[in-house]
Amino acid sequence: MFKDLDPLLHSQLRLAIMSLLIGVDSAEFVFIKEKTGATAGNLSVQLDKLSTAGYISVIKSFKGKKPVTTCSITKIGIKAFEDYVNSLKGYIE
Amino acid sequence: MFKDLDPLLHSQLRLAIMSLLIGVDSAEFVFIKEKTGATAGNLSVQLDKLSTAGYISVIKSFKGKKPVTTCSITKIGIKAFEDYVNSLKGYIE
DNA sequence: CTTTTTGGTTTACATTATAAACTCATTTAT
DNA sequence: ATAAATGAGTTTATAATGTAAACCAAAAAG
Repeated sequence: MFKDLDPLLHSQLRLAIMSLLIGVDSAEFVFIKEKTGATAGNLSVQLDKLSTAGYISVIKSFKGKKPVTTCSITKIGIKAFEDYVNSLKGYIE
Repeated sequence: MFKDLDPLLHSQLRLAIMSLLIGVDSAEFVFIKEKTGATAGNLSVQLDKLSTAGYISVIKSFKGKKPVTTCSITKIGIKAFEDYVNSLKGYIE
């Protein structure tokens, strides 16, 4: 009846991040920050957790002379997100 | 885009409790405990939070000589649950 | 009796989330 | 040239949460 909800995804900010990333090829730190309304610190921490779990990949590079952090969802991340959504449906339907 | 998720409902156990209660007239502590698989202590705490928020009403009585805690969702609780589900859809669709 | 079970509550600890403070490099202003 | 401000993050300290272990009272069982 009530399947466990992946605690990594059951967090407002991390869920928003994943939700954003699942719809695009990749997204930059600043873009995610704006869309989610998160503070940079919080975003940094949460991206790190998703990255450590292998749900997203994070690539640091430079755009001209400015550092850019680019994130994209991984296959594992897509699977986890889908599983989470399916589990969630058991609670809200 | 990403509406805030009521933190009171964005918790696996409390969400399960509300999900259960929204489908029935009322439910007893022991029943909720079994359906959710929660420990008694955790359940007690979470019921208290939902009750304090006015999302559920909790009535303590006796069945013969045994204490019974009966819970039911309130109008406020139904509204909160519906709002939560609608907000959530912004994340998972 | 005294031991166990039932139906919980309290409390203490572990985890999590979040914001504030900090880096470090690059512009912009003086 | 030097100082102040900005951009892009990271680290760290604290507040908030979640959860389980310990506890309590009454009733049932041995």
